[in-house]
Amino acid sequence: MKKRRVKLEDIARKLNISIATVSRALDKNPRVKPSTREKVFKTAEAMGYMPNQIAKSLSSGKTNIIGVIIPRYDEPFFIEVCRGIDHYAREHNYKILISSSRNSFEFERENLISYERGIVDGIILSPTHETETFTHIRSIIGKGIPVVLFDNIKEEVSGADHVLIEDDKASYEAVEHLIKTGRKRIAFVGGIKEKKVFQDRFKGYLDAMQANQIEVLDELILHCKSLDREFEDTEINEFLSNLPEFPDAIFTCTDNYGLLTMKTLLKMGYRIPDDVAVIGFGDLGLGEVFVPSMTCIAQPSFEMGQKVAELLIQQFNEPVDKNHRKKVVKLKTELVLRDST
Amino acid sequence: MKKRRVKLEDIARKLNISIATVSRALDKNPRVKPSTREKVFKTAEAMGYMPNQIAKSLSSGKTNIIGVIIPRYDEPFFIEVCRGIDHYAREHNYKILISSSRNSFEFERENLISYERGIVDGIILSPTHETETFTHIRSIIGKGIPVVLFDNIKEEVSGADHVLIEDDKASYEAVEHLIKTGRKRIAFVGGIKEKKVFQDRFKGYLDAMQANQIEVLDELILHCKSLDREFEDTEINEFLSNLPEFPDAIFTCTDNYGLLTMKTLLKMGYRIPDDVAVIGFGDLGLGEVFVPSMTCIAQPSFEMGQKVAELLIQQFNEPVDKNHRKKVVKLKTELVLRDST
DNA sequence: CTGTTAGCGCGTTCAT
DNA sequence: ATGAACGCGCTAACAG
Repeated sequence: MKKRRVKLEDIARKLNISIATVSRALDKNPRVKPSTREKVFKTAEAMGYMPNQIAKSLSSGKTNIIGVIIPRYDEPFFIEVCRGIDHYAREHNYKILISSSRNSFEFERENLISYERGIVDGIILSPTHETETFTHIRSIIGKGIPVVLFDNIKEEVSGADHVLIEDDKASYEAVEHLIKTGRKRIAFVGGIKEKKVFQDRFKGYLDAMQANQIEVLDELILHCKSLDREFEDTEINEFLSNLPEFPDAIFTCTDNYGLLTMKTLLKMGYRIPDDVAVIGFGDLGLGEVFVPSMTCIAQPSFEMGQKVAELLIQQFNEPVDKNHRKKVVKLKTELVLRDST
Repeated sequence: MKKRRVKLEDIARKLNISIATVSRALDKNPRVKPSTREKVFKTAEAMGYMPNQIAKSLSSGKTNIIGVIIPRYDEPFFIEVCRGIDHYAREHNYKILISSSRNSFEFERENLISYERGIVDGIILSPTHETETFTHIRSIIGKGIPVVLFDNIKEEVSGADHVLIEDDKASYEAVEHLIKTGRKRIAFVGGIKEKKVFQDRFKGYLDAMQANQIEVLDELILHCKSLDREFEDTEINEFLSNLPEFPDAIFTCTDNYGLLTMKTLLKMGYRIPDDVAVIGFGDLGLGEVFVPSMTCIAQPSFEMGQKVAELLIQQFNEPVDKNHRKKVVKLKTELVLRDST
């Protein structure tokens, strides 16, 4: 005894008018007599009418859904970006379908393909570290589906908008701050080398060191290989435990690296910032709570989400022109000084 | 010059067979001759055919999308649940459409209604603290849409599955642990009173105190009112600063309360756990990093997500029977002992 | 094994 | 101002 949904036809029959009129009435089309519109609205309400979004989408070719592909859920940065996307999207009557590529290129491709089946009007994607080739994205764009990329963009994809921060510049600034406050032996803790953002952050570190004529020591550099929280902890622990001579500052490439570093340092008996200064990257809330609070490069994550959504929705309203050069937006970061430096 | 998508008809025409056959062939329907199936697959591939999910959905009445409504994004618990949902859902060929009710009953209702438009096959929802009436949920269920509720369920909704933890029992256990380790003046830091989970956690605290004949002092109790990280900090700060006599333990109702409490204590010069012990609730990763690491009630968030998804997908396969009593699943929590107690 | 036909629910001409 | 009819792309029931 499942109730069949009320549809336009039901309303039409009840009122002895055509489906088309009902449709127009509900659409507030001015060409329908006010009195009938009234009637339609009332009976629709009374009968509990609810438009069928799927049918609408099939007919209109629009789903009002934005597909979002992030490398992983358990990184506050991506969630914050999603929150930004959601905020902007909802204001413009779009919903978001999120999926994680779980740091795997294959998953990224699969997700993209599943979105290609017409369930989303456009796609927002942040490439994984494994993503070396971009043909899967170009293929989607080739089919006329709007795409916006953000963070970790290894290769510019024509036809897609890009939103990012200047990772190298931000790192440069942070390292320079360490140098200016008298630090000389500055260690670097980064992520897997395959990830563009980590390459850039490393570059910023190197540039700042070089610009200030400070020798870069390999022994002070760690590129974490793991993608898992637990192992990050182990890697950092080992790195710090095996240093021949101790650094007086450590620049780290994520908030989590920074916190794990501080934790390990405190456990080893070092004082922060007296013995060692620490800087994190991201500023997603935790750095402020830790004792001592952590100096961070603040990345505008929420804003990035908003911007990304804005660009995508803008594309929806542009004439289809695949040769149109798309935008590259660079957002500003900020060095937030706290107790760890 | 936008390319039209290839559809079944195109393949059919090219092969001089009917649309139905093409459809069946791609469906691997055994009733189609292997040789034609081969041909169909090859030309489909060659022509770059991609099924239209919307059309499929309209025709089949299934979208393979699960709607998820959480009170907010910026709480790791909900994200972890979503991750669990995503994992289970994907294995069963479902995608998830997430939306946040932003701690507002109105938003919750709106989201629910938008899902009612047929874009999702079922709904997973965690009610906000504002949600006092459940008619909006019952209405959805009445229309035959499967619903599963999790966390913070103030009122049992017949026809919906429920997944939760025993908040009171978990709190009881945590407070009892404090008592057994010799703590006597035990403070309580909870969240807004309107939220069922906080009510239950408070109840567990009261029960444990009473069972051990320890007097409950109003001055040692804080129910945070704010829903915003910043203000939580302020509230806890003020609470701790104005205590007439200091507690020797503080039981807090979220990880974040626990961390903020520890931060404030350390800043005030107290030693943890020597002067004061602290316990958090959730165990979503941060407690392990803090120095000292935080003892927590571990809530199985990821598992909760998986369970919730499992129940929903199970409902999809059940015969429609609105009077069928639905399941209530209670997941186990665990007290994880660390350095803060 | 394959083709024909009739929906799925709504938007949208094209008439009237 | 309103109605009839077709299309969106695919599935499924019924024939043969």
